[in-house]
Amino acid sequence: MNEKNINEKNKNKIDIILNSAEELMCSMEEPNRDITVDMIAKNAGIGKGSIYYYFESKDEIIDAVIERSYSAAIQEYFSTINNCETTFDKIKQLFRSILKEELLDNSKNIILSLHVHEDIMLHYKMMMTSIRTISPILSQLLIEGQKDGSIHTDSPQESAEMIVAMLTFLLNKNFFSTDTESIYRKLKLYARVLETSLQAEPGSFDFLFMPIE
Amino acid sequence: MNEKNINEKNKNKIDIILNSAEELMCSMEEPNRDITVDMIAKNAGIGKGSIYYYFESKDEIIDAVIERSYSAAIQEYFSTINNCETTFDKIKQLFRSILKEELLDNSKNIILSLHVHEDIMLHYKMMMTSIRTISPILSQLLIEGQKDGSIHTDSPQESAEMIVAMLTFLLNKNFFSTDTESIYRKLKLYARVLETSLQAEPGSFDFLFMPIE
DNA sequence: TAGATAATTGACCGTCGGTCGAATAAGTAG
DNA sequence: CTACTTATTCGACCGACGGTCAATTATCTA
Repeated sequence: MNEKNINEKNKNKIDIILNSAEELMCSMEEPNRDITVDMIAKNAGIGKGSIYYYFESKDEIIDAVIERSYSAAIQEYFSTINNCETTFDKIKQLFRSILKEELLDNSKNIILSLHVHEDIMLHYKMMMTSIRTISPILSQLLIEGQKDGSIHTDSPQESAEMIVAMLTFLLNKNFFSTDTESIYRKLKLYARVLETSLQAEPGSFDFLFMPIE
Repeated sequence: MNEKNINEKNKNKIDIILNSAEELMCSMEEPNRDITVDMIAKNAGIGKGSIYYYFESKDEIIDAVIERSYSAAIQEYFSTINNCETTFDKIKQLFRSILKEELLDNSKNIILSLHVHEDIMLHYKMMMTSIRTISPILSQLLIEGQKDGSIHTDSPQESAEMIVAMLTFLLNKNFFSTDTESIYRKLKLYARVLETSLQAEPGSFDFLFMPIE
């Protein structure tokens, strides 16, 4: 077996394991909150020992699932911004992508699922990952937007981190009540904060609390 | 033994257990990140079974430690605002109290400790608690400040929640780098966001990134 | 003092993450 | 094809941890 085959086969097995874990993470049956390694193995139809042939620890599996999910979401975002003309449209699109994932009741999606999930560990890691993966993208967009004058900020990186962190927090079921009215008010507030802190046109972030077409 | 004595004695034992747990939570020796019930019992000089005579679960102990610590911090805050003349001074004092706890290297303090601690569970609970306990106070202050015209906001409760959440996030070692320069920039940004979103006097939140006297 | 109640304890249990050596599959050289 | 090496699979087993419980001791009451 040559190297390419080995890698492909491993990749395949790794995906099987990740799929199994993701499936369990997405299923939100109340009683079975905690996912065990045995469950992942059983659900994948393989022995527990095999899991540890491909992964160092349970933590590594969870991290990999989150990582994979986010990188997929980000790739999807990048494929949508081709038809964006202005930088601000790209920013808009970024927020739309995030919000769509977050708000729509599409429990096929791990990112949404994690937000709703009871498991604190998952939630925390998800927050960290979203900040780590999304804020650099936004940061870049802020720098870009600064050039064409649609926004203004002294420290784009820090701004981006704070903006993503706020949003992650905002939509967080464990921290805040998520009734429609409360989310609406917070998104409105959030839009105002973005607008003023980025010195953007008044109302330019209002799309955040408008219905998604 | 009358009821009062029973309660006092129980209170005493509960405090012994909480003290033991807090002591362990504060000690940040890298290798022993995870605190076990046995450790708490041993450190308190009592049997493990006794722990479960007073508490339902390990989680309940941790929650109680955090709760106790925050309620102490809040009481301390309330005792300091007697000499505050304006509402804005009270707000200032509230932020000062929080920042002092967060930033000073006083590892005797559980709240600081938790921020620095590796343990995700502790950290998460700490964040939730700080939002739950501090934001109502701030919310009240915002309403008060609205009356005397020092600030303006449509939804004080949501504003308060977001402001506290942001700060908790901001100073969070697990999410962001905490080098002095980065914290400084973020606090500066934070001050600007507060200022604009609360429509307060320009520069009125600059005390946030000024050295604490 | 005797009996009832409160409090204490550590051996024990079930579960879970992780290990390990044995067994099997796949690949390779001759 | 055979013999040997290497990659992969597996589940019984281990240690640690949260939590239980029956037995024991301290404390209170009549």
